[in-house]
Amino acid sequence: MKLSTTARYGLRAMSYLSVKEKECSESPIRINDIAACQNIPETFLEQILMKLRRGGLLESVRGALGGYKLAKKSSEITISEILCVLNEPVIWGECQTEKGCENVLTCPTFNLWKRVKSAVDNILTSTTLEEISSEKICSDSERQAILDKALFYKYKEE
Amino acid sequence: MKLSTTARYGLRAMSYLSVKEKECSESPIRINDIAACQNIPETFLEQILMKLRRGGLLESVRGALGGYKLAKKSSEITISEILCVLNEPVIWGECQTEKGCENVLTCPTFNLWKRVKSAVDNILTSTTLEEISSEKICSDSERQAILDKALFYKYKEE
DNA sequence: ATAATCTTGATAAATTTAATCGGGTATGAT
DNA sequence: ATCATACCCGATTAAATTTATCAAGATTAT
Repeated sequence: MKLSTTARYGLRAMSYLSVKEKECSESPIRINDIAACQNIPETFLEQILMKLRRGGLLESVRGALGGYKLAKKSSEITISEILCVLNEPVIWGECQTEKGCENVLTCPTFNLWKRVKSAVDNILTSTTLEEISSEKICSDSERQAILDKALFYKYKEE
Repeated sequence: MKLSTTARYGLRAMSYLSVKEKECSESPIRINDIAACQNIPETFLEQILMKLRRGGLLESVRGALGGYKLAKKSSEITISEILCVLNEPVIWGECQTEKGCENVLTCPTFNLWKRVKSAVDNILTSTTLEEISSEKICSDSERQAILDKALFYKYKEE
């Protein structure tokens, strides 16, 4: 019940593009720029951006000076769309799969998973890339605590 | 973003126990009964029931005539507890992990994942095993469609 | 031309999840 | 007592998925 690395990388790449486009330029942004700034393995990012392009969320420009740009305005791209293109649909039970489920007629979790799915989907379809990438981030104490935990954890490992 | 097989098996086993206990007996229920009725590999189910026992949700009786029973009344066991014991917490971002996240101070998805998590947790902590296992199941058209899909898919594979 | 950059498929490595196995230990029935 | 039944538990294997890399090809600005 955790988002895959692909999904997390993809979302970060998308929000990076969104921020970049807003603050400076019309010109496409190179993969290695995204990879460097977001600390994502470049060749892995390639595959992810490919998916996003095929899914119609990105456009690419080949050749020298090429790169990627959002295919639509960031206010018209929902988080749900992004996860969907990256093959990360919200699925809690077999019944929500494209393969269906043989036990569905007597399954006690059917309605429960339905409610969960709809609660999550409501949030994801109503939030746009624009909204999250323009979020004003001030490091509140909650965030700070999480950072501390990460640093402590890292320290322990060394 | 899908529930693991362990979680699904575990939930099915728990609701089976809940139903069984209500409809008939005080005596513990054998693993191979659960495994057969729920179509779960027996040795795998063993491990799952072990987790549930260690997590305080099941009690076991060893020896001949032994088996498992719920450790509490089904109305006092929440879905959230079950998933939690089975190590299936709701986690959408690195920041919700025990390891924390180094990027949290600038992460655009922080608030989004927080909202998602809380929406899901609200549902899972407020739903009990009793509620879902006493659900009156009448095969509505929605369920029927899912079953049809499953059968069709199965047919295609053969 | 040529250097920069995306495209694509194949594949390898790592991790996680699912499943199996074998030898234990406890208990009721005979 | 002894035997069959059933849980206990650690080790191991198998399968699936995720993550990452590689290499050769196509496209374009200069």
